[in-house]
Amino acid sequence: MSLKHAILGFLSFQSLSGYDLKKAFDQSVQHFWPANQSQIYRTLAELLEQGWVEQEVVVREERLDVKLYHITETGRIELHRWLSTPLPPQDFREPFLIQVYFGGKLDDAELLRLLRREQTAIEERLALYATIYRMNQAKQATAQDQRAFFLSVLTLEYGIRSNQAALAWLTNAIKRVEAGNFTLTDLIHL
Amino acid sequence: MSLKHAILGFLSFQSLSGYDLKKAFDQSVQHFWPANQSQIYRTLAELLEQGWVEQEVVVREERLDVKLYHITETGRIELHRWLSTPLPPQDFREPFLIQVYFGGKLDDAELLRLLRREQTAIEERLALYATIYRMNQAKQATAQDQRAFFLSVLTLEYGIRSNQAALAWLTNAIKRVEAGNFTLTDLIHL
DNA sequence: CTGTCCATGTAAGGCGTTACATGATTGT
DNA sequence: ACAATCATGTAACGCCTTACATGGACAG
Repeated sequence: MSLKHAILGFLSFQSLSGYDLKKAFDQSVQHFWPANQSQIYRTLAELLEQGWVEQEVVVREERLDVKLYHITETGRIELHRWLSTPLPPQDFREPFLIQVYFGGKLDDAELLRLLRREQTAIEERLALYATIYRMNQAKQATAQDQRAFFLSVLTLEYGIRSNQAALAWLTNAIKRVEAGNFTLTDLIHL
Repeated sequence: MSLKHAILGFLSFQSLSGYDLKKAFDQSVQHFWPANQSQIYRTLAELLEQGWVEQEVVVREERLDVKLYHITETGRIELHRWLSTPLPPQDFREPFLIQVYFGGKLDDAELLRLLRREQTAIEERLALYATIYRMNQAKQATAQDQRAFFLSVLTLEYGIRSNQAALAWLTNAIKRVEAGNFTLTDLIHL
């Protein structure tokens, strides 16, 4: 379960509450590992049982209590073990591609609507990623660990590159559908 | 549920048994929508309940019976409706990127092993896709519906392009880690 | 005084995977 | 003889989502 290890990863930097963890996910790895609140709390309970984290109840005057989670030594060992262990091949599911695959059932207008809608969505995502990337460039100088910082931003670069590829694919597909040119291209040009 | 509609898609071409459907998935959309056997049988039962398919029990001498599934008129309408309906934004999960994100915990040798392993896996996948693409080029001339054939191959082109992007990303990442160069690049070059 | 943020959880449901179960036919 | 292919299912489990439930503090 990757969520467990992602949580361990965050806790290896600093102790956090369930609430803080949710924010940490949303602000950093959301684009490749969204996590919802209820899932985080449940997983935290499992991590406790496994002894990979410890809970500290911080009682605050005039505020609700916070449950701070600390990574344990066995937790750090487990995180390291997982990080250096090959993952089983993942499968990939993309319902949009099912729509494309059976797109022969649609007429040209419907098909182009489908493709252009996706094109717009990807363009918007790319614009967002570009903004985040620039923010990261700005704060790079202040990062304590340049190497770790670089690796975290690498995942954003992945998002940018793969969305650029998807956009190029879509733009090309739209052009071919518009032209009614259904011949396959040369592999080298893909 | 996309699996339902993928099944309807296949049945819109020809009536098939659960067993045949499993083969159809494995031979065509597996790279973006793997389906396993038990799931197909369960989903077929749901499609029956919904009246989108009909079951015909084909009794064969000296062979086990086959349950052939036919798409109904309401099934065709539903398929068309789904194909032309925008999908809610999908979330994307890639555990490998979690390993990269927290890769600062690994030393250079471990990190490079992680990245190179993924690089090899992607190269192998690309080689496989290239072979399948060439097979499709060869059979293109014999396809009855050129447009529908083109759209089905488009999903393969997507697979090729996105894996090429992932490969370029990895190759570049490996180079930067080897050089110990952790500065961020210019966005235009991504 | 209304909404947002802080903060923690439970319950039910959906979709998918793995393992189990059965049995005939065809190929090596 | 043994494995693979044909053919259909059930049971249990895992991970994730959505909705529900609660309640104080603070800002506009």
